[in-house]
Order: sequence, then structure tokens, then C-alpha cells
Amino acid sequence: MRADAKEPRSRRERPAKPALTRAGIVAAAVEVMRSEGLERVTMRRLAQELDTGPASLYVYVANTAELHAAILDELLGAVDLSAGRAGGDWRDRLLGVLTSYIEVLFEHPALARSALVARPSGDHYLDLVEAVLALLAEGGVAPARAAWGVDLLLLFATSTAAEQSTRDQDAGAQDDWDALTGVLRAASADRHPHIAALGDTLLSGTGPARLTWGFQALISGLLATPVPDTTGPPGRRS
Amino acid sequence: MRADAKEPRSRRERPAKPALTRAGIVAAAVEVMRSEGLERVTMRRLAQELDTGPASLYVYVANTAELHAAILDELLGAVDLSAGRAGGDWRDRLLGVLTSYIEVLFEHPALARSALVARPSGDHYLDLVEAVLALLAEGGVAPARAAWGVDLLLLFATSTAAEQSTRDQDAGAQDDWDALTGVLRAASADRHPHIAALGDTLLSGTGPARLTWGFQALISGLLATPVPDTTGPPGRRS
DNA sequence: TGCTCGTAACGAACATGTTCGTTACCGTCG
DNA sequence: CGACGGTAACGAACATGTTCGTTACGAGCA
Repeated sequence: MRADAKEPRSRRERPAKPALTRAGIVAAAVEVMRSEGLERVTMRRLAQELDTGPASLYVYVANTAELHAAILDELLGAVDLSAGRAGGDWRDRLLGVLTSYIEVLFEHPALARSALVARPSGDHYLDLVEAVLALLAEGGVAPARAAWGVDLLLLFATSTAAEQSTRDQDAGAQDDWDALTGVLRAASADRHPHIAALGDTLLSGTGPARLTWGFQALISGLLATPVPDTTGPPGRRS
Repeated sequence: MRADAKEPRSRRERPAKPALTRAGIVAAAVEVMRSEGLERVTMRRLAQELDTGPASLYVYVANTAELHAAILDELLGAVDLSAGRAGGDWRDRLLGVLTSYIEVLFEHPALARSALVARPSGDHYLDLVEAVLALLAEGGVAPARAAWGVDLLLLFATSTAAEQSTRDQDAGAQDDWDALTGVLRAASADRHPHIAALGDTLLSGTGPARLTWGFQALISGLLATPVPDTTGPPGRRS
């Protein structure tokens, strides 16, 4: 960004730019994503958008993963939390909220992967956690169990979406899929009898059906499994 | 790698090198990992090790994620599957196998992340799937449900390990953790009453305890949740 | 008014993943 | 015996993430 033919002194001519703040960076990132796709949201592209150099961004954003997590939190504003406040069985409503969450993730699986690395801690994510906790409480789940349960549910949703990363994206997805089915089918009955016996059943079911089943299993499981008596003091998980 | 001072004609002098095959590449990758750490296992470093250029590797390995997945499969040879064949309750034994699996992952969280992207399909991974399926069958879990269940269990294990990626690694882990606790504690009682009420409980429990609880919840859940009648033909999950 | 100094921003650099067009080898055919 | 063609391998290039030392700016002070 030197004094080339283009934009000789753009900083003066466009004082509307947010002047390098974290919120501004994230906003610009979201905008670039909406107009050019997530893969174009690179540090350099973003710096160009903000009329600066890549290095400057690192003052406000630790790395690309954190940036993506911030973008994700922005998108999480679209999660339909009202599903939790409607009528009907609390389990069904919980399923509704989780489904809404995962629908957002499925649109940008790469973001889900970032969310696994740099866990989102934005307002929208907290809203989601709050909604899930409220539903669990309504279902009579003990607080300690709900605390672990919300983690379990959201981790499952996030990682399921993350898993789809390369599968859905572009071409080559079908190749991957074919390769996987091939490997499973080729499993010798000698070494892997159960795999061979199950065959295609391992891969059966459409995405949504498996997803719903998974959520229901998780809910049932956490309802049935008490946490080990005292949940000691908080500390680094290691 | 031109005719510089070093190794003018190394290819002739070291005919022992595996001469560029996928197995050889993966073997070299594992060796580099063991001696210099995973972060040093880069395409360039690997090419140098094999006395070739980075581009040549792409004939046998699609990308870095796939390479890492291949490495992981190699490490999965260390999973203690014999735990599944010992005596005692099948659930306990299943827990033992899963724990052994996750112990391997926890040593190299970055690999777990790759496994989410490029799902491993090596022999050792199939062995693991087979062992889990055998235990589920022993527990009387219906085949269709076991097929989905093994996916659920392994996805949980893998993503839990992947989540630790940046946390454990090096310094900065503590920073992240502090930031997270800070955010949760700062949750206003107005907007997020349940979060505020739970407080530290959300972060309570040591890693192993939470992990064990998660596995048990998953097992209970899949035992309690029937799959939707017919599990149609296999197809792309979308 | 002129100087100093702390901080935000910057430019340049390095290592990485990945791709592209080209080259060198080797068995095959005329 | 010599030309051909296919395939494995290669070198160079490009875009990316990230870091480092340096610069420019503006507030506070002499």
C-alpha cells in the first residue's frame, strides 16, 4: 500500500473507516465474508480493506482462528433462540435451539473448526449457552449436570459441523466420500468382522436424522448420568 | 537441492531411502515427528528428509491434513484394544478402550484436529472401530444403533482432544483459560442469569472426570435412543 | 515554543502450503 | 539401433500467517 496510481492518500479521503479497532476489524471481516466468501477473509485482504498492513491487525486479533471465532459469534446472532421460549415439551424446544445453532454452523463449516480451536466467548454464544441452560433447568436437570451437559451438547453440534468441513465445500467431497465407503466395504471379514457385517449401515442415514438422533441420545444420556459427587474447585483441565 | 557443497549426488549415495512411496513418506513423517516434534513435520522439512522437493509429495498425499491423519493412524497402533477383551462389565471395558484412544490423542491434539477434517481410514483406526463395535454388540446394542453409536463415541473423543489444541500446547494456554473464566464470571445476571448462577460450576471438574462422565452419558444415551425405523440407503450426508 | 517519550501502526521479511508448467527417465515400438 | 510417449519428479512461483525492528504521531512537559 504505497503511493501507487491507486488511492494516493486514501486515509484522508475516507475518514469514515473505523480507524482500527477490534470491533471494526470484525465488522469488516464479516462484510468481506458476505461479499466474497469466507476463504477470502484473509489477514492481507482484511488489511487491504482497512487500508493498513497485516501486522497491524495482530494488535487486536491474536490469530486467524480467533478472528474466525469472532466472525462466528457475529453469525450466531441468527440463531433462533425463540424456539426455546415457545410451548411444548422442553426436550423438543431444546432440539429446536440446537438445530438452529447447527444450521448456522453448517453454512460455514470452516468457522466451526475455528470454534473448536479458539472457543467463542462472544455475546451471542453466551446467549446460546444461556438458552440451553434455561431449557435444561426447566427440564429439572441438576445444575452441576446441566453445566457439563451444555458443554457436551454444544461440543457435539460444533464438531459435527466441523467434520463436514472439507466434505461439503467444493468438488473432491464426493471423492472423499467414495474413498471412505470403499475403505469400509473393503474391510476384510477376517480382521474386521463387525465392520464387514454392518457394511453400509455404518454410513446409513441422512445427515439430519443422524443429527437429531445424536441430540436425543445426548439429552437422554445426560439425564441418566449423575456427575461424580463433588465438582471440586475450578482449575485448568489437563 | 542443487549441486551445492552439500550432498552433491546424495541420491546415489543413499539408495536405502524408500524412493518416494506413500508408506515411505508417512514413515519419514513419523520419524521426524518423534525426533523434532509435530510442528516440524512440514511439507518442506519432509521433502528435505526424503531428498526431494515439496511438490513431489503431493502425488502421494493430498494435503497436510491427510498427512497428519496418516500419522495419527500410525500412532493409533498404541491404543490398548486388549482392554476390550479383558473380563468385567462391557461398559467398563468400552470405557477403557475409549480412554486409551483419547490418551493417544491428548498427546498430540493437533492431530486430533486433522482427524476431524480428513477422517482417518487406516488399519489402526478400523481396528479401533471394530473393537468398539464388538463391545457394543456384546452389550446387546442393535446393529443399526451401534453403527451410529460408534460414530458418536469416537467423534466425542476426537473433538474433545481437538478442543484442547491450543489450550495445552505451550504458554498462552493459561491466558486463554483466564480469559474464558473472566468472560463467564463477567456474565451479567441480567442477560445471562443461569450462567451467572452456575458460575464456576460451568468450568468445574478435572479433565478425566468430565471425560468419563461424557462417555458414560453417551453410552447410556445411545442405549436409550432407538434409531428412526429404517435407515435408508447410504448417501452423501448433506 | 520546542523537546521527549510512549504507543499505535507499519514495512519488510521469513517459513509455510499448494499449484503449475517443465524436465528427465525408462520401457516400448518402429 | 534410434525415436516416441507416458509418468514420476522437479523447480519455481504465488498467496498466506506471523513476527520483528522501526517509524510516525500526539500528549505531556520544559
